[in-house]
Amino acid sequence: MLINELSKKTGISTHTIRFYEKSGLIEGKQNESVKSNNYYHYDEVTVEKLEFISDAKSIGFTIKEIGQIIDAWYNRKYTKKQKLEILEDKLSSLEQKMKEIREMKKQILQFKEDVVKDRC
Amino acid sequence: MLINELSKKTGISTHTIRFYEKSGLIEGKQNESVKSNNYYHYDEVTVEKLEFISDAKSIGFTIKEIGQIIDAWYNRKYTKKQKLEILEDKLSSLEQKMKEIREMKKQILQFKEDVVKDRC
DNA sequence: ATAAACATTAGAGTATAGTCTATCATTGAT
DNA sequence: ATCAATGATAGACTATACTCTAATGTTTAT
Repeated sequence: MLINELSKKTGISTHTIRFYEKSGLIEGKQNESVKSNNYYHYDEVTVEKLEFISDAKSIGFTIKEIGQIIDAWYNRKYTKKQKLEILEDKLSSLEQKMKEIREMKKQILQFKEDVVKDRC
Repeated sequence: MLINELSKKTGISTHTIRFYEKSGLIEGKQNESVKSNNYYHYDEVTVEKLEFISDAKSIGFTIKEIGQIIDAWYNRKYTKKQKLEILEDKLSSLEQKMKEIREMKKQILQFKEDVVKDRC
């Protein structure tokens, strides 16, 4: 599929898709046999990747971190061991985030109590 | 205390503290009786606020959101009802974040399995 | 044939959240 | 008295992650 269809499928603008492509998160292929244009074609894996990118961004992973995860998943540039290390690392950062959120929840509940009891 | 002490206590640079002050998150007071300088003085509540800001930032709240929470906690500019609404709203966004993180965890565990079983 | 829709590339502009520099005044230690 | 440390303010600079514009070429529907 071309970029417009990809954009419609994922809800991500063509601008942003190109930005992600420049950032190395996704990759389209040009059809060598077609000489009249230089259009990029994208496959279903790219759709999956973009969906993953949206999810990962919303929980606060940076483009760089998302790139690492995608490479650990789809790419051949790491050994099995390296891939598992990267994924383990991301899992523990998720654990960390969860811990922080639980603590923040406690703190905001405390704020609520303070407000209810007119302590502030 | 003056800004340097505040910075040392919180581990936040004076630059960043001033940035937070400009952003409306904290507020120092100048001593009216002293005419030779215009130094700002900060209290323990400001220390608490800055610690809260650090925590809140690390879980992904923006300056704007942090400002709302701080106002709902310390400030007189909202009614009790409004304060509770704001805090409830932040609690539910924490729930949302938790949910997203749990899903991401599942997904990364799946990636790990794919790597272990040579499915990618 | 031609106009609308779509594609590419380069580069400018925006928002957020700092971070740093420069300038100048005040304070504290010697 | 003076010099290092600290304080205030204004404004420039940086990084991240987009977002938009302009110029130009291609494809598709009529």
